[in-house]
Amino acid sequence: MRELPSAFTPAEIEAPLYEKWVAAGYFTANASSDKPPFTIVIPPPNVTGSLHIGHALDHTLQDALIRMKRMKGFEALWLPGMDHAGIATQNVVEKQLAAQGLSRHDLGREEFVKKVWQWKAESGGAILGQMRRLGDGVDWSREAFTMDENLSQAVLTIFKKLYDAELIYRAERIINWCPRCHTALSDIEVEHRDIDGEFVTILYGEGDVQISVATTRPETMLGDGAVAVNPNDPRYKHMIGKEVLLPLANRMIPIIADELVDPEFGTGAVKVTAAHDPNDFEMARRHNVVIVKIMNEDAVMDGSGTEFDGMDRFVARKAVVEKLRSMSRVLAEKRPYSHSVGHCSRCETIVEPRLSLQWFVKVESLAKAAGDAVRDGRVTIEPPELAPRYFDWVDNMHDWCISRQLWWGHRIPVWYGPNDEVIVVGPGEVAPDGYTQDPDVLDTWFSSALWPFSTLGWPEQTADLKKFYPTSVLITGYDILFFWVARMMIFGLFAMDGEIPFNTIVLHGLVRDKFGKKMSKSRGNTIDPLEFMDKYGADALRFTLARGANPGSDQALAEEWVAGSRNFATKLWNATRFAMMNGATVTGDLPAFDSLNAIDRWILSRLNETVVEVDALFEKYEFSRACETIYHFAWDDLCDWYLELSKEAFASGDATSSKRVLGFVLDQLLRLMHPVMPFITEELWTALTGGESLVISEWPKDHPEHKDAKGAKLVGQVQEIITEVRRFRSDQGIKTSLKIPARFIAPAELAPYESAMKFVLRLEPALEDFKPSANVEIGSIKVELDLTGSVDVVAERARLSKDLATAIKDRETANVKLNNDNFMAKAPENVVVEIRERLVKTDIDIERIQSQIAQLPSA
RNA sequence: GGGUGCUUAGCUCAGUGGUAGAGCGCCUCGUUUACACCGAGGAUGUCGGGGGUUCGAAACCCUCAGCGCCCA
Repeated sequence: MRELPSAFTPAEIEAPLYEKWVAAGYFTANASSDKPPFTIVIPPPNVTGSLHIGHALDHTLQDALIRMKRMKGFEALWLPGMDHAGIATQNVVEKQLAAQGLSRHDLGREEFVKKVWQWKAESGGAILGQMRRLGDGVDWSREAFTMDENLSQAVLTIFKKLYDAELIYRAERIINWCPRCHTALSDIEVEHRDIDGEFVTILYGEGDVQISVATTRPETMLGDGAVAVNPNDPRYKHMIGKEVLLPLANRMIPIIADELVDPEFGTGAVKVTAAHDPNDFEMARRHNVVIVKIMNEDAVMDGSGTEFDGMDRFVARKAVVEKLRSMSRVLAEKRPYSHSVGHCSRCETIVEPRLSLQWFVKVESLAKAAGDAVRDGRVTIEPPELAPRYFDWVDNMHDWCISRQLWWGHRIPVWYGPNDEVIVVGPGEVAPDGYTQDPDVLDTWFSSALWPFSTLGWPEQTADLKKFYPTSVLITGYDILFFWVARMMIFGLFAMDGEIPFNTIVLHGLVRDKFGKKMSKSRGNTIDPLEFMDKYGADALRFTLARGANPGSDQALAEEWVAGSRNFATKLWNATRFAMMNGATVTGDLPAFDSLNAIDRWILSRLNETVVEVDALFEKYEFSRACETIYHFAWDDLCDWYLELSKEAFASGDATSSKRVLGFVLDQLLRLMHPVMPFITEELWTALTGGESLVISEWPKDHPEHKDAKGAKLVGQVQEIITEVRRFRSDQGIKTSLKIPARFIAPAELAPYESAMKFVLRLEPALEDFKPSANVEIGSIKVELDLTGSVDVVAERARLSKDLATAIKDRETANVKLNNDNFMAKAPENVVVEIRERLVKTDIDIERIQSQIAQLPSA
């Protein structure tokens, strides 16, 4: 046993403990062990990212689970790594180049990619170091990166497999184009936000054929190929099939009829700009409408053949409206007009829908399989309330645009021949001479979607893959259910011939500020997990986050909460110190349960209840309730009651059994807490037990033989007596330090605990001259007190009156029920019995308190 | 517009049919040999409004109101 310093300083113990764990290889999983596997792959953080509070939550939960499973005897693998974050990473490096007045084109593709790798080596992956701070028990020997050689092989393999299955195709479609990043984006990389725009009604046509359309994007009128109306709209029925003059462009365009047009919206007639709007594109395809591109890839007007060519789209918007206004063709203008507009999730630029030739994954059959895996129960979503959101997504998924016009990423393995041949080059294959490779790279999620098996060596049939796949749980925020989880399901089921990538998807919420508001840089309410770890320790942050983690729901976080968790850690530290100073022992068997005193039996039975409950809660991913249960046991039961009640015995000397019990309880409690608070528990446990490490210790077991209702009842009475006497002392304003002679009139079974109660209550034995001047009654138990001076009768009367009022109210509610024939006839027997008992108890209490009041001297 | 969730103590949240709970905050007292990052005691709720089901509703149903999220 090692002596503990009087103060707990997380900063000093955390880093060395982590290094000890890694050096000892505790986190390194063994693919050839006989233990059952338990696998978690980390949701790969972005190589450009650093640890934010959401990671801290996500990692805390994963670490808690993996540590518990390891202690339970599983071959636990938590596999770490990062994704290459195509756009984000390329942006970072391009920004560096821009500072030197260079663009990536100045370097050329090869040099640029080399530069990115160099950046990755020097500054990428800051988060990995920060994960160590948090205590993440990941297997560093298996660290993966989506651009690694073997993970890239996986990408080639799946691409070819999908292509051969005709699930990948190339087509000209409307895609989300970021004019700043110069690349296509998938639907989920676009964030829709309401902005204050404008809604302009423009008059088209002249003479007999005139029609007005309303739009939020007037500049796109230059690319209109038609005007569409609803076929059943009486206002426009007669115009269908006619041609109308498109102002400014001075072209004649047809008026077409399409069910898609909502007659209620705007003027009931809409412009059809096929090359710049997905709905318009669909309509144009149905009606063979001419498709006119009017912008280049910078979203600058180009090819309209008008004076507006060369203007930025937003400059052109103003100019077009102004010009139309001067022609008296603007019939109405509404400003501001709030409507939803897509923004690039990486750079916030307003996305431009753009017709372009891209590669797509045909998702229908794949998404259906992903939905079915959850529908038929092979994969479970926790909490189940979130499953509808998953279905909503996979059942309505659009084809996935996977080309990105970037240089950083997996280059699309498609080569084009001199006569328009198209071939896909699989792993180990080489394209024929004279062929050129597609210049684009794949969406980062294309490789992340392979993560659960590419990290285990797929497509090779490695020992890791055999041992650890499918993975056990995936823990992530519900906000990326669509981004990542659905895609892993899709690719996992396809690549692994229908085998699921994980058994359970555990979804947690977002961390918000103390008022429940979303954190954002603009609000200035972001929380830096590193700052909190510096101030309060990693354990305190982890405990706070785990304690707040109710399944699937967001949590508020404030510095005070973290400070509270630090206080809890300190409490535990001091309790362990106290136990060690008082000779708590951890070796040898526990004394026979029946030989123990009621207090020892009680704490053991409370411990066991806690163990069973916490274990079940962790297994249900109820992290918050598990933490609450631990907290309550450690602070209230152990520290406030057990330690206090045992002090007298420890002080008086003969407490061998209790010392062993205390040692056992702490030993088990520290194990139970270790998954959530790994550092402090390790420090305390090794000091207490001299053991090697909690990381590899055994998880507490159920001890059904430690059940003890009788002891619990007795201790309940002891607690009640102590609380009532304390209340009396407080009401009477008696100093805590003042010792009062007292006499207990209580059943014999309480006699053994009288000295402990007196010690806690600062009561002295009643001597010869004992003259009780007050008494505190708890049911049939009476504690007589000799206050020598006079009793504060007013305070005492107030105290008793309050008790009386409570008892009378309780009696009334019980009486109402028992006098209700319906209740008596229909309520279950056990409830009736309970109410009857309550009535008896209140009757006795009322009589007792009334007589006490009557005995008070009149003031 | 379509989904979906929430509304419980000052704040943040638990609580899925049987006398309303936690943490923080608040008030009073207290350096009693683990701990002031502490201890003891205390106050605080027509469980969003209305209606219904039930012997009994914070919980189940309907409805209204407010707030949020996802997707269009």
